[in-house]
This record gives sequence, C-alpha cells and structure tokens, in this order.
Amino acid sequence: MNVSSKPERTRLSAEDWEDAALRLIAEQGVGAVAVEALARQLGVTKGSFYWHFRTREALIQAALERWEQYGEREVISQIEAISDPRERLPELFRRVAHELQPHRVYAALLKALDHPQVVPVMARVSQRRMEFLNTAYCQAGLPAPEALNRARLTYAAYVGFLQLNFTLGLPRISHDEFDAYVEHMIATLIPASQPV
Amino acid sequence: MNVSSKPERTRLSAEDWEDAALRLIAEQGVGAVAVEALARQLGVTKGSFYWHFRTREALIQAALERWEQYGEREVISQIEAISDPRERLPELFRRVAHELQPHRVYAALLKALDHPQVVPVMARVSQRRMEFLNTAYCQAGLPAPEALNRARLTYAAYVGFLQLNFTLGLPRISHDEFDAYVEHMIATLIPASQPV
DNA sequence: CGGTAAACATACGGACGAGTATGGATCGCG
DNA sequence: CGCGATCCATACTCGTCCGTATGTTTACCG
Repeated sequence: MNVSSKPERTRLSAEDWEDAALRLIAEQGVGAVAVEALARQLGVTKGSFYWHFRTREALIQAALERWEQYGEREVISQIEAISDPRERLPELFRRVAHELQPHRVYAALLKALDHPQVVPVMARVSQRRMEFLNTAYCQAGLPAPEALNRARLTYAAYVGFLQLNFTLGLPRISHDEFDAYVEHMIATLIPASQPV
Repeated sequence: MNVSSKPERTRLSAEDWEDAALRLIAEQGVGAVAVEALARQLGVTKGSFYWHFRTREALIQAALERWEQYGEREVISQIEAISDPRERLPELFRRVAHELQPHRVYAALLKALDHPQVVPVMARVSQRRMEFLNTAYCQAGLPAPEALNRARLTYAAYVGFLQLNFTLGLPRISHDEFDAYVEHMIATLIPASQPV
C-alpha cells in the first residue's frame, strides 16, 4: 500500500510533501490534493503537515514553484549545444516527442487551469518556452515577425496535442502513426528542413 | 443583482437551469456550478432545482449535452456551401477567428477537463471537428495520410491557442497582431493557398 | 544521560455544499 | 369554482475537508 518510492522514511521534510503533491497533481489533478489524503499516502497524519506548511494553498504553491524550477533546464541546454542552428528545431521536436513524464505533469496542469494558483506558473513557463522557440526560429533563418508567429503556432500545437491525446485520449494513435505525425509536424512547421 | 437576461420569469423550466449552468461554466468553470448559487442567480431556491433534476451531476450532464447539440452546426454547413473546395479552409480559419462566444465555452470546457463528465463530450466534439478538417484537407488536394496529420495539427493548434490566450492570457496579443497570426496560420497550414 | 526543539498524533470546531422532507403557492382545466 | 398537478420555499441532515489546539514521541546535543 506504500505508493512512495522511499519506503520507510521515519521523518519527513517539506520537500517530501511537495513531491508527493506534485505526483498527486500529475495523476489526479489539483483538486485531489487534500491534506488528509496526502498524509495517509505518506504514512502520517495531518499533524505532520501543518507543522511543515501553514495552509493547503502554501503546499500547492510550493509544489508548483518547485516544478517550475526543476523543469526543462536540461533540454534547453542540450538543444543550445547543437552547433548548426538549422538542426536544432527538428532535433528538439524529436527529442521532446520521445519523452513522457514531463508531459504528464504539464498536461495535468493544463487541465487544472481553472485553479487560480496554476495560471501564473503555467503562464511563466509557457512564455519562456515560446521565447526559446522564437529565437530558435530566428536562428533557423526565419524573419523576425514570422518567427514569432511560428513559435506561437508551434507551441500552441504542442499544447493542443497534449490536451487531445493525454486528456481526451484522441485520436487514439499508434506508435508508428505518432512518429509519422511528428515528421509531418517537422516538415510543415520548420522552414527548409526537407532534404532537397 | 439579476444577472439573467430574462428579467422576471415566474416559473422556470429545466432548459433555463441548463442555460444558466452553461453560462456559469463558461465564466467560472464547472467547479463553480453549485445548486444554491445557481438558485440565487435565478431568483429561486434549491427546492426548485431538485424538482427539475435528480442531482447536480444530472444538471451538468444535461447542460453539456445541450451544448454539444446546439454548438457548431451552422458554421459547418456554411463552409460546406462554398463551391471551391480550396477556398473552404482559409474561409473557415478567418470566420472562426472572428467569433468569440463559442470559443469562450469551448475554452472553459478545456480548462475543466479534470472533471470526468466533460471528457467524453469534448472527445466527441473534437473528434467530429477533426474529421471535418480531415475531409476539407482531402478536398483541398492533400493526399489522405497527410490530410489526417494536417487536420490533427491544425486542430491541436486551435486548442492550444485557446489555452494560451483565453486561459493563460498569453501572448498578450493586439488585434492587428492577431490578424497577422491568422494569416500566418493560413499560409503555413493550408497547402498552395499562397497567391502565385 | 537529561533536556530542548523538531516532528508527529489525536481530537475537536466549523464552514460549506449536496441531498431530503415536507408544506405552501400557483397554474391549468373541467 | 375547485381540484389535481406542477413548481417552489423552508428547514433540516449528513459527509467532507480545512484548520486549530494540545498532547506525545523522536532526534540531536552538550
């Protein structure tokens, strides 16, 4: 019945609560973050929780900010390490397409946007990512105004895909179909990346 | 304090409750649909509600199905009336871009996707719309597999745009910028629609 | 080993909202 | 008019979950 990966930690820290909250958010949404339920899941009671946090909102806030900090980061630096700027975007697409866990959390937060606390966090994260896409498109040779619109379009396609597939279970796609879809995206959204 | 547009209706029907629930969903999300709050908004009490509906879930279900029925419909038929199939997609984009109210409801339902009742409804609606896009792309001359992927990409871009703009308030776009964005979408996603 | 503070348990208060019970008002119709 | 069906009000129960109050254990340190 012990869901946690750390089997028998006798004492808990605030970070443990934040991680557990993040897992719960990713699996069941923000609304499922209840202190007593979380306490049971961690093998303690409410008394522990209210020692580490002043309120439930404080926990959610801390968990979201924790996610905001430790998200992305490695992907962006890896992509920026690619020497040829024209190769960065297709590589970014393929690499992002073959991950899973980070998208789960992001998708969970997308469908929890009716909760006021997640809106600013998601706004900041999405804004940064779109700016990264923007510069990448500029470096790929697109003129500035087009690059901005293309970045918006690309990120919107990403967000929408998460919603349609993860949350709605559409369009019930297979693995090969998904690869074909990614290549179609690359061919459509990235300028002059088609070999001859 | 009377939010309703129908000022003083002495007796209410089930449809009145469903419409009010839909408005509330569009403005504050599914979580805000509380029977006592709705009753106050309609100038009655709970006693009225539980005569028309067996439970709160029943109301939400009815409101969602009502929206599913009376949504789209006119747009699709108008687009299908255009004789030249190659002109349908750009016209669809521009026409959809200049509406507002239907997108509000759809966006509100998007950010209420953690609620299990809205998932199947949104899945059905999105599926139908993507199939419509698929045939439109086929009629525009795209080969079948590409048309399907392009339809997915297009609708994903639409869904993501709603999330980023309506819900997250990104990217804080002006009216002219928006028009430019729409034209950029048309030029990018629709084959051979660029003049010359 | 003794004591202090961090970490946790237990028990309670209170708000909020769904659903029920039952009586009262209002409409339609013979 | 009067009577049954429809529509609504009032008052209550019940479950859930946040937060508090206070007692208890465990770790750490001189």
